[in-house]
Amino acid sequence: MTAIKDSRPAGLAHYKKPTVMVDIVIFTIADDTLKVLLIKRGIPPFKGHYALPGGAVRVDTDMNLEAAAQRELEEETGVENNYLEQLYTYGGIDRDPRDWTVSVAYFALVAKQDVQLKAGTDAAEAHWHSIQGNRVELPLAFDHAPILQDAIERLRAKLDYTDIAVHLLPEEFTLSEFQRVYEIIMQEKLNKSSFRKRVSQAEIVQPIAGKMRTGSNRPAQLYRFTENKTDRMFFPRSIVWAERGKHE
Amino acid sequence: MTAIKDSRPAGLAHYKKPTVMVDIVIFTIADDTLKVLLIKRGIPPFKGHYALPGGAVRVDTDMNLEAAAQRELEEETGVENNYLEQLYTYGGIDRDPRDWTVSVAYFALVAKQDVQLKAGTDAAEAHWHSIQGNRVELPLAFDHAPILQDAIERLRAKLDYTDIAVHLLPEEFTLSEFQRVYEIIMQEKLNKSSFRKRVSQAEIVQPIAGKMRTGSNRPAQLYRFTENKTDRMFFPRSIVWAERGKHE
DNA sequence: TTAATAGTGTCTCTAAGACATTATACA
DNA sequence: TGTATAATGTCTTAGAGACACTATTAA
Repeated sequence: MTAIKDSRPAGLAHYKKPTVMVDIVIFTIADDTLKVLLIKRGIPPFKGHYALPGGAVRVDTDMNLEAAAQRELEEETGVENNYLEQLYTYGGIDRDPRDWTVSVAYFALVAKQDVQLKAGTDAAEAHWHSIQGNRVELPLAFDHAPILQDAIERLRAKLDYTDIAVHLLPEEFTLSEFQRVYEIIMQEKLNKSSFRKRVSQAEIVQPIAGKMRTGSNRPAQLYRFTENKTDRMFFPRSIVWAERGKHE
Repeated sequence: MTAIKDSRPAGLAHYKKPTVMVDIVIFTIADDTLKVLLIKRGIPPFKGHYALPGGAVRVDTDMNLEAAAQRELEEETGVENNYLEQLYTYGGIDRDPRDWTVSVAYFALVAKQDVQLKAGTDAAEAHWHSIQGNRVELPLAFDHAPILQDAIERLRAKLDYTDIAVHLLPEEFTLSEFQRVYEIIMQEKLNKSSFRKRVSQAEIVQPIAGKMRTGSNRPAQLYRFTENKTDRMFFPRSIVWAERGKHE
């Protein structure tokens, strides 16, 4: 990539520009809990508070927004090939005392064992925090609490009609582990037989011939994620989650 | 709103900033067709091509992104109280030859009779264009064709599990007109009795006592949109559209 | 043998879809 | 009367959920 500074025609620079950031909600599952990666801020504003990982878009080196998000994700976790989806864009005068800012928020799903947290780059500490309901226990910097809430809601909604949950698992997993991911995130027990019927009909996973997970019980078939044949699966009927269901 | 220029602490201005725009995909229904509002560009680049209405965010006067979008919507159509939802944010080096730009795209639904198109402000012509499949017939400026396509897909997806279609209708409408909106957008015939069952169960519309639409046939009950009791309705089971259905 | 989890089968219930039937206006 | 559209009813079918039952390993 080359710098673009002065070689372009003018014509768009009539207004003062907002600052554009990229923030990422990085989810994983550990200790049977949904966790999010947060960073302790070393500078004001909100010094000492936790915040979502993120940073300014670098117009000299980032080709586009997704590349900026991918860069931030890799800087924090070291993972290169995981699920990353744009969540929503937050922008306004009252988000940051320093400027009128725009944050393009992404959410990412990573398998815990793929992550290598970078130890304290620029005095910033990164830690996994458990999600309780729609939030973490700590207060967050800026408007990151509602952003996190939106991400949790999006994740829960998408579990219902996509297969993104596989990105929280290692390459090989059992159907029970897959179902457990759903139960942890939705905070509801699921029916075993209908879960398995749905999964096998949707063809989102494939059994690995002859490979079993052993233990002090009946061995379980290991499965692998089916590389997306089309774009994403389609459930002809949605799960009606226990305790919710119906309209409301 | 006050200007914010020099009174703020610095600390975010280390990088060159992209230009931030707001673009809106404004849908309506006319002549039994889904239409989108497009503007003929009077200046380069893409002079003479059609583009989505939009413009730069004004950090001095716009409180936030949604206000900027609402401002653009009103400037073009005169409508003040219609459905507006953030669609997606497009940003990169190759979107506009003049700068690294970010477009926060919104989509809006308006009822045709509420719209008063502004006659040629700054030599820009605004016209409704029919949507054929996933696009309009004309080539569009910038990356506005894929943006439009994303908006159409989002609209179609949301018809299935929300009540946003009512915003394309006048205040009072019959169930047949409501169903017709679905059929126009989805480009599929729907089953009358199950459509009515769904609508009445979801309680998204209310009959207006004694008010009927007359004609040379049996009069039809007029309905009004039920102001959102909760947030939006929930269909326990999705419509399986004819000719599609099943997975894939 | 028991404990523990894997995996399957049966039955019910809900809502969509096909299709037919009745209702009510005007010409 | 005929025509056109509104509105409802019946039957079938797909798939979720409850729940029971069988299977297979290690200790």
